[in-house]
Amino acid sequence: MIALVDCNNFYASCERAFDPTLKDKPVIVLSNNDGCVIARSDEAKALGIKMAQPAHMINELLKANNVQVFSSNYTLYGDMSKRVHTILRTFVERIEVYSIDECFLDLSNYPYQDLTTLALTIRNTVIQQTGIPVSVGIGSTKTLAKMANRYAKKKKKEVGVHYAKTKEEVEEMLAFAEVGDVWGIGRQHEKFLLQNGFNTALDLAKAPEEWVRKNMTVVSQRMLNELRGVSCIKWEDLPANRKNICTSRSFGSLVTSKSVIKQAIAAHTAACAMKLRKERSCAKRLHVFIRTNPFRGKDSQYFASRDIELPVATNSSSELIKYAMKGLELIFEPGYNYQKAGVIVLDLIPETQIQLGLFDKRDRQKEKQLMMALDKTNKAFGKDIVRYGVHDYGNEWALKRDHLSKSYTTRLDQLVQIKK
DNA sequence: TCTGGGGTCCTAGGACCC
DNA sequence: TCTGGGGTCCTAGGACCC
Repeated sequence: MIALVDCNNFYASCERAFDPTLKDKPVIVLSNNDGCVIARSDEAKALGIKMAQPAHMINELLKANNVQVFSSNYTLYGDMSKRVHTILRTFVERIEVYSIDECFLDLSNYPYQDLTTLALTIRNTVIQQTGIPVSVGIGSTKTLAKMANRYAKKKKKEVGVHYAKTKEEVEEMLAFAEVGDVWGIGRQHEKFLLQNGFNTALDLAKAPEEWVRKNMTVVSQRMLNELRGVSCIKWEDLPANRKNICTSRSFGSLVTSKSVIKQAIAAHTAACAMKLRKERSCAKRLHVFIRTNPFRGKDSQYFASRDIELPVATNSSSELIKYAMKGLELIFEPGYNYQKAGVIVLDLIPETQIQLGLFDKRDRQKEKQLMMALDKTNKAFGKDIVRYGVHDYGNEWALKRDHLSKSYTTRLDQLVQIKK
């Protein structure tokens, strides 16, 4: 058996964990630039606030209902997530961290009868030690564990856990879910399935496998088997090495100046390079892109990108920035209101497998030492105080984060004070 | 005024080879 | 008049996830 532990309204719950006055109040967390809603407490959901809704479209609603608004604070959420994992590891030997707020637990060493008790204990422990409420769903496959988790959240809210043991219980659970609620069914497939008369997850589970394979994809076929209790999605014990790394941001306000975009691209490239070094990987290819704001119908639109092959795989900030600047030169067009810029590093290989070019003149050993010193310094200060070739680092393109909470768990100067 | 960011996997079709 | 067949590799784009 497999359990899926999912933190309820994770980002909103993190904010709430450090401010008891937020209890029972509507709380939302916004995406970068305070753009869209990306987490909602139950109270906020009850007000009809939708996921991914642009914040500027609901200003009135927020004000009228005294909704507590937060800018996203990923340092805090990342740290809270680790704390939850640590607790989960005390219960089972094998967990798979699926996302920042979800973990699969391997329950094969536990007796079937006790699983509900185990789930309840896990739930109580996590909330007691972190303040984060979680839901636990148990099933014979990952997909069924997902479905059970959804059921626990929607139908057994007070209990918070669900284990569909018998065939009848599984069918009841699947009949309770819309076909679009199934893990792996997105907008397109949902539409297609509804058109063909499959309304619930149970309808889908009874669909002919051949038909699914023919009209959808092998991914859907796997999902179908998972719904029927046949495991098809393998266990990922260790996080796989990433295949590409992307750093991109919308600007706080529209940008026209090339030099400002240069700064942004340089900073994004440096961020990618740092992520590479952290994983001990090097990139053989780099991709730079810039674009205007597609929502501004009045503006002329421009989307451009460039792929650059690197002569030698690298994770050096300065080298990557050099190529990123070249790429930007090739795509930048004056006269547009730019909204976003980004960098992707691709074709990643382990640091140990670099093939030096025949005419390579760089002193890579020296450069490596420099990068190590840079990472160490920035880590010690908790922010990027040493930066690469990015001058005039103003706030012209800085993120908007008007409602940022403190780094309660990662900065000594921002600890919660119990008593003054 | 104001609409996120970071990933994976699969597939179809083109290029290329013998 | 008749114009092969089979295979691999790569890439862009779609669909999906959180």
